[in-house]
Amino acid sequence: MPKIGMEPIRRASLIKATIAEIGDVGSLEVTVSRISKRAGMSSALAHHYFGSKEAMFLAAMRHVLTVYGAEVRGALSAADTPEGRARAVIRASFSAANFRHEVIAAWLNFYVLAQTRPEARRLLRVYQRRLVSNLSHALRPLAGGRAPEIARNIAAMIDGAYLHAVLGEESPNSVQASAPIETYLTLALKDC
Amino acid sequence: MPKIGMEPIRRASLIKATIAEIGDVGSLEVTVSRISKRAGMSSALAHHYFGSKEAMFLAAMRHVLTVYGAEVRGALSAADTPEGRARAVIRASFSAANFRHEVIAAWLNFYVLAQTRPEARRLLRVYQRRLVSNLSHALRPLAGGRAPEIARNIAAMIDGAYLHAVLGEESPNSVQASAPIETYLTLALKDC
DNA sequence: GTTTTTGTTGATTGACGAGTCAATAAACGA
DNA sequence: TCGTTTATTGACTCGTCAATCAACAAAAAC
Repeated sequence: MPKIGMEPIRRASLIKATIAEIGDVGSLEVTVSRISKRAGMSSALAHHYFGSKEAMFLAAMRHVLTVYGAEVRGALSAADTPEGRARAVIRASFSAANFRHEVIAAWLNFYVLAQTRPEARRLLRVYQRRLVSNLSHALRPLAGGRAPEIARNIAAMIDGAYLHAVLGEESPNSVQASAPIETYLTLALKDC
Repeated sequence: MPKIGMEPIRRASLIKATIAEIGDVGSLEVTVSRISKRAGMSSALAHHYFGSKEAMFLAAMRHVLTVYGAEVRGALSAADTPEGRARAVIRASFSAANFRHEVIAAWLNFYVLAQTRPEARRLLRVYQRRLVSNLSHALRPLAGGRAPEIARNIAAMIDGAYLHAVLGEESPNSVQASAPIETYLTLALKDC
């Protein structure tokens, strides 16, 4: 039955299943077997394509990061004022694709892994730098030298919001989570 | 050789070792054996006193929370203005006892556990409520109805700062981490 | 002085799970 | 047609580790 050209399909299924499973279990103590079953294949095949459980998880996070990056770019190009660009970055961080239970759980575990695994740490750094840099550039025309600090604060608040969303009983609410951050932005700009 | 009255000593050693070990390993994949060895006893004894690995970790977090609570109360009683009280709460969150590599790692894993374990979730909620409530009360005289929102923002920024500290190469720097939060507080109060 | 409580551990159990391997089979290319 | 590449899995290996147990020792209690 082996159809040809399955690799990309299998990889995508596994990535999706990895995130879903982490959402269910909450930690990286997910088993490759369960992920594979969820993706409709044997665990041996998962190992065949990714080599290891950690590599699979990193691929999943790279995917999350890619989606996020695309959304930021999209929102950024649609905005036409500096302030609009800053708000666009914030909103992208809480978009429907990113601000979901399973994705948030994956992020949290990504942080855990980043403590000890260089590759995870590297990836996370790239994301953080890009976030701060995007915000900083957007804010420079309005806040000048204070742009970097405001950008860092917003980044910290975004991370904090993700952390809090982990615990909410209800499914994460983008508006509720991002509103205070936008309020902060308004306030910070007023001071300039 | 059994000396009497060892229980509290053993428990304390184990709690200390648990945090240290999590700091080293980064995750909850620490083994009871290693923790016990670090604390100078057999793993059987650790189980004897705590019953399970999870119970041991929860005891460790309860300890962290207790220390933190004591520091907040101390700092709070030493402050005499509302603004001083708010700043005291922020500073306590970055005190030498709390803002340490191992303790931060423990916090991060505590969040992971809170996703699925009711007891961890309960504990974490208590901490979050207390933090926001302390800040909110301190700010009420200055910010009135806006106090709760500012309090929540500060709480989010504190969590974000912890998250970022996870990744810093150097040992966590309290001043560097708390300064932007205090700046935010100044800004928010100026607006009232 | 014997019984009970407290402290302590080495050895063992029992389960689970990552990663490997050998085998099977379809598709492809020459 | 035949060798090679790609897809696929069941079975297996090899570790690891939480938790339990049986046993021993010293205090304390009676």
